[in-house]
Amino acid sequence: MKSIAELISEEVKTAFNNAGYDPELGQVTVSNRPDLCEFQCNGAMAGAKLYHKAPIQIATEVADKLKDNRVIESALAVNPGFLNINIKGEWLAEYLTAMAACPDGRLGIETPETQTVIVDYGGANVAKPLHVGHLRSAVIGESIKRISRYMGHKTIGDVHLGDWGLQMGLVITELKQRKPDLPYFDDEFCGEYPKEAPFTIAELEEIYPAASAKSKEDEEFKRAAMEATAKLQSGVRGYRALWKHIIDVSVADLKRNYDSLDVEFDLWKGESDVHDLIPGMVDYLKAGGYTRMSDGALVVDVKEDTDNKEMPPCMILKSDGASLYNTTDLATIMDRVKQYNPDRLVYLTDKRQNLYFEQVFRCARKTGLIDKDKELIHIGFGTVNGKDGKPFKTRDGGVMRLEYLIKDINDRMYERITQNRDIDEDEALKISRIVGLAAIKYGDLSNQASKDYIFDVDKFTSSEGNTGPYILYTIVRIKSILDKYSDQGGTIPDIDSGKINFIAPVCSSHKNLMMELTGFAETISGAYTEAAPHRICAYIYGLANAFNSFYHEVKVLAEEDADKKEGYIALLALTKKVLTICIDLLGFKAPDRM
RNA sequence: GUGUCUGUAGCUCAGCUGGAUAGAGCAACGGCCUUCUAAGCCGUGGGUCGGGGGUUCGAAUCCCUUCAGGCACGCCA
Repeated sequence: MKSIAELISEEVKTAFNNAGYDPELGQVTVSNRPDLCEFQCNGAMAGAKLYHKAPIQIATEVADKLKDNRVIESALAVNPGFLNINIKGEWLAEYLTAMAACPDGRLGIETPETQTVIVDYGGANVAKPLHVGHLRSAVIGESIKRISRYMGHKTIGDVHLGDWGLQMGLVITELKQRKPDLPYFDDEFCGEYPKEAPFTIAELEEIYPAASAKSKEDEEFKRAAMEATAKLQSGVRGYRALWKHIIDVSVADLKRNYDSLDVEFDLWKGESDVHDLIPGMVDYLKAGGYTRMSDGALVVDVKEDTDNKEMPPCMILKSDGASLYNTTDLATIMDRVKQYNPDRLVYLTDKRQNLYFEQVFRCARKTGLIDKDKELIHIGFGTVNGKDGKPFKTRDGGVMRLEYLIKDINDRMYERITQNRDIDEDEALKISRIVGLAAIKYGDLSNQASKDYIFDVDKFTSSEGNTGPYILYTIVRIKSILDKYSDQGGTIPDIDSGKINFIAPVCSSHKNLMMELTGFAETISGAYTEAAPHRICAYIYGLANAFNSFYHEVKVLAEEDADKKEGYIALLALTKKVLTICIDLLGFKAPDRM
């Protein structure tokens, strides 16, 4: 359905037309001065030059045409030429009624033509524990996936593991030094390899950093690791078997971690999955005449005439003929086009890879690996910083593991919950996990993705201000009223049935809450097109504020007028529904009590 | 060096395609619990939107320039 601003614009455009002006001047926006009016139209000022008239005169004439309007309560021309508009309460109630009656709980969201969207979470590395840096791709990616899905698009989330690079060779080489007797290293061995991995996740997590450090000091070791990587990629049987163990052990651990974040993937693909496609793709690029040799490496030029900046070519093969990150990413695009024919491909990585992705995207388009009308989006996110403004570290300066970060938040949440209150231990723990997750995700998502942000445990777990707990608290309050109403024999209207009626506002906080609710559809579709979950945070913060003001001004359950009471309950039901959908799109849920 | 992002109140951040006295929250100060969860609500103080030009009736927003900081710039991912 049309947005409320669009509907009001229609009225105002008609008025402009009736007054003899270009109707397009009648575009209305939500007022940026809520103290003066609800909606504003600045068209008179834009039209002043066109018609050689004082803007205030135009505005006055238009205002005159808006008298006795079925939508607009008042339209006031104000200097220098603003048109200040307030809308009728009855009409607002009708709008909400229509919004709630939308089929399938769409609440006014137009279902666009269904597209296929792939969200690439940007590759956690196998054999390395998740750390703070992985938080952002997981949290933002999950939200973007959910928003896309809610919009009605076929959406596929791919974890896209880093499972094929040098880190695998490093781990294998280190293992070989530690346990040389394993059959995987015996070239003569031709029996069945053991089903059990010869290491635990704890060992694996210790092995990688050790190997990584060693490779930086020990040239010999590094060479061995590169050789092991090459052997793995060329398919040496024992190495592949060992690699499989590393993947299995790691993936089990990654799943556990992602589960605790309520992040799910449809595909657990990785760089290794396209390995076999690379030779064919390289042939294709060569045959198409896209490539050239440069310092022994195979590259594709991606500079465009309109560039006024340096744009290095996209490298396809290293001078030793080996593939690299670019190669697997391009092959993955080719593979995805073939398998899913996506309309939109979203990548989440650190923003430091901006230039890299620009090269890859240009290369993919130029070489026809993907059609030019498909959307390729790179969401480069900023770093998670500590209170000192520097990248988040543990107290001793090490990399902060994601698990520990989550634990810190949950512990702090538990403290807050059990403070000044008697509460069952189990319930406190359960609530602290639910609210803690909201605190983390909201803390992240409420910032623009591309910006760095400060991870502040105290701020995030606080229920004051623009935080996850504040939003949840608001929902819990609504639930509590609805539960009581239900206990008192009231029937809570089912929004999805479409049979729900709203009443005209009785006070300003009532009207304000209604107005906030009308912004739902626009917020969600805006968040989708811009791939910007923070817009949803900003929206629900405003909505929660509006509700809490209403809550204090209007005592719902004490209302004696039955019609009013029913209208209030309907409003609460809708508010709860909107908030619940929104937090689901952000990737968390509300407890029943807190 | 080239490119790119950022610079808004003491702190953390909003500000959509330029619009009316630049908004929140935290922190500070002051109110509000015999009524639906005070994890809340209401109010006060606090800003030459990094600086300087320009375009415009109108600029935090667009253009130029300058300062400061971050990041990236072919064989890592």
